[in-house]
Amino acid sequence: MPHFDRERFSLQHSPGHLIALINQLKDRMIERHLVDHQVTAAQFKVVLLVSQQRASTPAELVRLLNLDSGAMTRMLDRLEQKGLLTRERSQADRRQVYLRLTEAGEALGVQVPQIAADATNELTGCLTRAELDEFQRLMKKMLMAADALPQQPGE
Amino acid sequence: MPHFDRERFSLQHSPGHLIALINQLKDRMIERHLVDHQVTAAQFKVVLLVSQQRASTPAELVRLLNLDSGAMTRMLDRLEQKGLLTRERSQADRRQVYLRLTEAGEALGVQVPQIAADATNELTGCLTRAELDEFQRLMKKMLMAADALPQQPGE
DNA sequence: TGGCAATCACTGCCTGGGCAGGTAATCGCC
DNA sequence: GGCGATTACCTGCCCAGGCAGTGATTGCCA
Repeated sequence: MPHFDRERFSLQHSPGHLIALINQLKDRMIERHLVDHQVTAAQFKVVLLVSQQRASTPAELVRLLNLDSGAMTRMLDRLEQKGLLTRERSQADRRQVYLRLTEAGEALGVQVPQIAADATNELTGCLTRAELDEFQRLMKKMLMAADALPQQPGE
Repeated sequence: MPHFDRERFSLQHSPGHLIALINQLKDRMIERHLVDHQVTAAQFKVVLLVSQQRASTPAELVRLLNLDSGAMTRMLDRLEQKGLLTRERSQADRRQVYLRLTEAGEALGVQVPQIAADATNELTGCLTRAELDEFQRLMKKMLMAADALPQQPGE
C-alpha cells in the first residue's frame, strides 16, 4: 500500500524526517537527565543492561542494542577508561570477555532505571495511555514487517 | 501522565529503544535504495533540499535539518569533493555561501524524490492509511509538546 | 556615526556507528 | 583426532553529529 509518490514528496512532512527528529529529541532528553552523571545517552544503555544483568559480554550487548561489534569495543573502552566497568577474559570460553561494573558503575546503575523512566515519561507524557500503546504497536508492526525486531529469548 | 516507573523499566520494551530501532531501519532502507548513487542517507537529504530549492545556503540547511553548523560544513565538504555541489560566496551578504548543484548533482536531484518516496513506502507500506496518519500525528504531538518541531515559514 | 550584538561559515576536538579485515578460540562433523 | 566453519573480540578507516571557539560581516540603535 504505497502512501507517497515522487511529485509531492516533502522531506519536512515525511515520516522519515519526523522519526529523525523524535530520535534526536529522545536522546537530548536522556542526555539532559544524565547531565550530572558524566555519561552519555549511548553509554547509559550499556550501564543499564549490565546493571540489570541482561548482558555480561560485548556480544550480548551487540545483540541487544543491535549495533556494530567494533563500535561496542570502543564504547567499552570509554566506559572502562571512565572507571565504570572492567573487562575480564572468560576462562570457560577464552574468546569471551566478561563485563563487570565497578563500584562507581554499580552506584550509577542503581540510579539509571529511574533516569530512564523519567526521560521516557518526559517524552511520552503528553500522550494518553491508549496513544502510547498505539505508538508502540505501530513501531513494532513496521519493525516486524521488515524483520528488524530482534527477539530476545528468555523474556 | 507518567507511564513508566523505575521498578519495571526494560530497555527492550521502552519506546525509546523502539524509536532508535525504527530510525536505524529507516536509514538502512534509504541507504539500500541509494546504493547505486554513491551518496549516503545523510547526504541525500541535502541534495533533496537543494534540488527542490528549499535551501540555498548552509544556514538554511542547518535550520531545516535541525543539525549542527559544523557538521553541515563537513557534509558540504564531502558533497563538494564528490563533485555534486559547488559553494560560492554571496556578494550581497559576504557572510553567506550560496550552494548550487553541479550537473551531476542535478541529475541525482531528479531521481531523489522517487527514491525518497520508495524508501518511505517501504517503511510504512505495512500500515493502513489511518495508521500512518495516527503515527505521524503522535510524533508531531510529542515534538510540539517539547517545542522541538521547527516550523517552516512559507509552506 | 560608532560601537555592540547577532549572524554566518568554519575549525578542532570529542563521541558514536558501519564496514572490512584480522586473530584467536571453539564447535561440529567426519 | 583433525579440519573447516563459526564465533568473539579487536583494529583501521570511513562518515556523521555535538560543542566550543574564531574571524568576518552585517544589523541595529543609542
